Amino acid sequence: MESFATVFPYNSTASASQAATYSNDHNDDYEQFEDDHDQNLDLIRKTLNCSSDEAALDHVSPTDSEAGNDLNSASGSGVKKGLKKIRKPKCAFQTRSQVDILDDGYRWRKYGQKAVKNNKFPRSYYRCTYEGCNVKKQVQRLSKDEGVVETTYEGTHSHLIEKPNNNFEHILTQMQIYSTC
DNA sequence: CGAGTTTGACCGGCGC
DNA sequence: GCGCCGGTCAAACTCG
Repeated sequence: MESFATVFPYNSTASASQAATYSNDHNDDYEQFEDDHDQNLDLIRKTLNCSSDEAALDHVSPTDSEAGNDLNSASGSGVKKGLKKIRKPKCAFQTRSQVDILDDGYRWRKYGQKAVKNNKFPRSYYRCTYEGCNVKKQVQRLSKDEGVVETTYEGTHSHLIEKPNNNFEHILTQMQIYSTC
């Protein structure tokens, strides 16, 4: 990711319609921002101009995240019965990059890949491998602009960054946020 | 051998 | 009710 220009101006109709594809989950009860040592996401939120309250992606404490694991595993395998699914808010942003994966300092494990409608590139699904941390992200290259990678974070890390990365702030300068925080 | 990736199958939500 | 679609699981596989 060397040369990049700002892409997707906020007020373009294109980005507006794309943003509309992401559900806004502010209605869920995210009370407070507990994870103040989550440096990168905090940085993202600042870049996003999110308030801390609205950016409280989830009330994830180490114990809460275990409950989150239960919920998510249940939703995936269809075991969940009678439990209303709690959807976490998502932060989505786009970067112009040759590589799909941003090195944000966390360790991710890929758990799925799907072809999505109206996009010739598959969407990849990643989960944070830190024990008890239930953060997920989706990575997808845009078919309409192959140089742009769209990354969607879901949840809040419950641990310190594993590989402090000085370049992350650099990455942030490339980000164009168009969604839900 | 452990960690991570691939990929087909499965499930739930949603629109018609 | 049915079919489509997105998201997840899990076994097999690859890689260091």
